[in-house]
Amino acid sequence: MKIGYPCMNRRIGCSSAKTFRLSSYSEHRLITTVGSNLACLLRILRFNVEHGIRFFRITSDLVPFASHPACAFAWQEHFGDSFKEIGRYIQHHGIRISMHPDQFTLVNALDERIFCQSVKELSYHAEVLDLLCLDASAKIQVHVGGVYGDKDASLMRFAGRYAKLDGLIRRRLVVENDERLYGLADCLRLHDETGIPVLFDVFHHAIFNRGETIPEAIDRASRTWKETDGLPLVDFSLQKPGARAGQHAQTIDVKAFLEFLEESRPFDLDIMLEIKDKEKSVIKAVRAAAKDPRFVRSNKE
DNA sequence: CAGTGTCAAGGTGGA
DNA sequence: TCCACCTTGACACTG
Repeated sequence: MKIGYPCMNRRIGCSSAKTFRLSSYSEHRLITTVGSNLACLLRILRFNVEHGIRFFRITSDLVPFASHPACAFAWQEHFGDSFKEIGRYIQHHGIRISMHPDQFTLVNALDERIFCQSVKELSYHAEVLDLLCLDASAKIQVHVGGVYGDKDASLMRFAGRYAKLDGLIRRRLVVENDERLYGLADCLRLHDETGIPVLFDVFHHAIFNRGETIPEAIDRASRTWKETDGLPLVDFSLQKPGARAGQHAQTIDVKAFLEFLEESRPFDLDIMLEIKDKEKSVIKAVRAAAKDPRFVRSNKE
């Protein structure tokens, strides 16, 4: 089991998600920004290793406008050595990596142009992971997408499109249950149609479900992952107390997290904590799991 | 220089 | 048909 956090570290004072306005795009600006983002990414990974954290989601903003027509620069070659160096560090320390394109990436879009743009965005994500020389366990997670007035047809459109995606994308793509439109049952159906692994989001499931218990849900989602996909990935977060349903908590409730670990046994998972204070909560969670006698064994790795 | 409106991109759902 | 919301940091303009 590895416990990780997404994209940003609050402690070390740099960001690997620096960007700029499209209106101020220039090759020089791109080179400066990407160089600084990559340097920061390596710093974050080093921080993580020093704190026993071996799971991290790389931000989609690593290369701003990578899939936009404005970006004609061959950043892949220009920064090839930096990517290799970071990739070696990741492999040497056994770090699990994931990425999560944002809401504009819609495999099941009705509009063919939006689908094409989404493929470009997915290619960019796959390229980053390929340049890092990571195996197929480095995943790209997306939601099923829109309903477009016909949920069934839209789910099947995802299935049809998925089958035709470039293998470099398909080997990394996993689908995550959302909190409103496509729940765990829908994702499992998509898996039956396509073989795509299902990333289980515990928090979304708490908001939107068909009554499946956590152990049932973990069991079903885990079975959709093959050996080459690595350990099943899970997103974990908690409701911010007193806030509107769906808001992520500021910091982790360690007791609730340990309860989840207990419920998820005997499955071994890599768990992404989507909690606002990021690495701080992960450090707490890692520590708590390490000293809880119930999890000492599974946490040894 | 601090405060704040806005940013490449889409979809949903309420008014 | 229009607009707030999703979720979020950070850019870049305003006073």
